[in-house]
Amino acid sequence: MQQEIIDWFETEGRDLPWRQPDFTPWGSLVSEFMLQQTPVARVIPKLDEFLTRWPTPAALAASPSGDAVRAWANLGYPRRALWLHACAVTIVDKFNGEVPSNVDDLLSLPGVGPYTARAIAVFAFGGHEPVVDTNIRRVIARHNQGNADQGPPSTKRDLEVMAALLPSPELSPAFNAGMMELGALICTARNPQCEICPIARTCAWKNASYPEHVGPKKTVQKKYEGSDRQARGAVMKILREAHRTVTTSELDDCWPDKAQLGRAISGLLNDGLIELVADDSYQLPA
DNA sequence: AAACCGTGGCA
DNA sequence: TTGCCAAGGTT
Repeated sequence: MQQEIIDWFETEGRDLPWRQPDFTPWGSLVSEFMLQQTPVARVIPKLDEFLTRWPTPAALAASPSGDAVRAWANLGYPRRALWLHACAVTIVDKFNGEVPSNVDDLLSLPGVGPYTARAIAVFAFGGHEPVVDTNIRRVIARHNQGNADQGPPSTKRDLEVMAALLPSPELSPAFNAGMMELGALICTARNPQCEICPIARTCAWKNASYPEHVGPKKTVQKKYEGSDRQARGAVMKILREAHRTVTTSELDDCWPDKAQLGRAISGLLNDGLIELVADDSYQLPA
């Protein structure tokens, strides 16, 4: 399986920005943050803008965190922008301005979890680690376990399974990236393209005639329309686009349910995504 | 462990 | 229209 994945990736893998030979580890870190739950197509233009403005950790660390949040625009989950800014500060203060290359140092950074730490170690530094994302978990569930879907994640078990599949160290980046790419392009959640899959011959799910999913299922996302998350999003949109302080009464217009709006504002204050500047006005963090 | 955290595209 | 999904992380 390993060599088939690697060969397929060499010929069919996309020329994504973070796969260019001159892409920096900082670029990789920024791209991985943006790619956490945001589709590739929406990340690409924002990544370019972000790296043009802040080409190094030191550059971002020298700007207010609110500028990072504003530049994040509508990518979603704006706490990622705050964490990325905090990463830049830590990298300058504790790692001499250079993105660290080993998993433990990477895991010490805010917003860097099991996936992102290993993705940086492997893709930016050529490390030999198991990278586990939703694509890889789906490929393994189908091809190796004969199941239709990956089910809920279990970090420890997932990492062990992927570690057992790794080829020799020098092939590790291509294999990890190839597995992700296969899940993104061929072994997709809906309508997988088994006819052109490089590992269809050995796929346990296909060879069992595509049985229904067995075992626990992924937990379903709560409805977004009318949710607290949407209310937070409405507040953040006002603050991002204002480029100045905004009063409580101005925020009143952005959401009909005042109790929910109150929860959104206090939650955002608690997260550090907005700041109180007077007793009734707010701004993005300085 | 399960809920929470944005936003937009697609079937 | 509604639900599912998207290179996750934190609590």
